[in-house]
Amino acid sequence: MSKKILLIEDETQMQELIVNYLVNYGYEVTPYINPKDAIEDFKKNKERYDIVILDLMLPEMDGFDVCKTLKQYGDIPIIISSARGDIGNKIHGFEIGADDYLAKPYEPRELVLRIEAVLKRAQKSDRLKISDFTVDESSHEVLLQEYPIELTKVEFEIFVHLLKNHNKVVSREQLVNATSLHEDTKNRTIDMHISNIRQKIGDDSKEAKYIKSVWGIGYKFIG
Amino acid sequence: MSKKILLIEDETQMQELIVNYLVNYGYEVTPYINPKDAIEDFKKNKERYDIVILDLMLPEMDGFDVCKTLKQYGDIPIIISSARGDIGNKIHGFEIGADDYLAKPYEPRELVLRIEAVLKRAQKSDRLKISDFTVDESSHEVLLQEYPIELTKVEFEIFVHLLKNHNKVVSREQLVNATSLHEDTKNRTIDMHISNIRQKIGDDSKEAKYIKSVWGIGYKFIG
DNA sequence: CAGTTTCTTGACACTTTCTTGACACATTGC
DNA sequence: GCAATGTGTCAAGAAAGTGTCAAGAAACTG
Repeated sequence: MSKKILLIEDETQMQELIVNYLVNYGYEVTPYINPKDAIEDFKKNKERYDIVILDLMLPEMDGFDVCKTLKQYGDIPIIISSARGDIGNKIHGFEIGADDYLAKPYEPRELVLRIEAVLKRAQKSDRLKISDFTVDESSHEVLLQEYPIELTKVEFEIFVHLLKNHNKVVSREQLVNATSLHEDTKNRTIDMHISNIRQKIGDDSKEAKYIKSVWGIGYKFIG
Repeated sequence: MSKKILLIEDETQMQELIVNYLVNYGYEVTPYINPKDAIEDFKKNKERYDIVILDLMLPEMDGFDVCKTLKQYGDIPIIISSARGDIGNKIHGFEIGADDYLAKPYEPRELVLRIEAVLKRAQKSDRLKISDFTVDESSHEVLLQEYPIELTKVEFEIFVHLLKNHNKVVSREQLVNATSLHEDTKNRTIDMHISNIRQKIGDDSKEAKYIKSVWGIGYKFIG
């Protein structure tokens, strides 16, 4: 899914250049010359945009005010660009909530770089979404649809490993290695954990929706 | 009060240049050639430093690992510098928690700029508000709603670390590293501190509102 | 240096989780 | 169908993790 960029830049030539370059990189760009129009659009379509690129030298409105206003209407990452060497601006830019600052003239490539970096930073946490499940390893949470599932440590580890290898068969031995289980854990132990996980996620060993037993080999998460 | 910089740079010539320049700007700079020494120093003197400037091309240790390690031991801003045009590195740098990235060769003035910007950004979050709590690190105060909570030094450090990582599970080991606790502190000690913190903030281990125990892993601030 | 506060740990009770044997049942190959 | 082998799950005990008391060590204060 391509990222959507709101570009506010008044020099038409520059604008065209940037749009072309970014589109080339697979971004969707909506350019504005007039900041007021841009803000209007953003107010209506907050959800649509992933990031704003804002030139400071604008007609009608001070670039800093634009930045503040945007931040006020929605929690969106903003990259500010302006004439080189403008130290005060740069610092002020960060102060008012910009996420990065780019001095003109810059390499278009540099811009792409910054965009990616900022988006990375803005990204909440790395969540793994597979089938009906959402797993957040850092918070150690599992959601089935919207409902939280309480898994123990080992159950969690097993489940995540299956999820990460969905549609592949995982042997019991692999599971032992991939988790904090003792090296010489018996197979029955794994089976038991699987059984417990199945119960917690409402799966049925006979007709598995999620964790399928593969006879003589191991288990497979299907989804 | 001048800001203290931990500089990790292996080219002695470059190092000298940077040190001179920064000292000229009123910074206090402690330079290291070897990252391991730098990390050792940082572990001991977390409080002393305001920012780290880290060159990626280092002997003995991968620059990224250095960055990660430092971030683990303390919440310090890091500016990474490395050879120009290394796009992958740049992105990766941000991913692992660097606060800014500077491509060599750069103008020393540019470095000063970045340092100031990063410090500004870092400073902003001096008063942190999460859930029902307001924490001011500089004055060492914690408020629950409006009511002040008296925490000891270690309690405060643990609590802040949990808060900064709210909704993430933090291991006891991580807590030991992130605080001024001795490296070989026993787990029971952490548990005891948690127990005391819970009592002070009126939390219940059985049904935690704030600090939840995650069995076999650690603690998690929920909010 | 005495008094106070804070930190650290062992100890014990208690809880939760993990592990395994046992047995029923399923699947495979002959 | 029958033996051999694999899987599901119960139930009980083993193992590991956690909460907190209490006492002593260590650090701070005046």
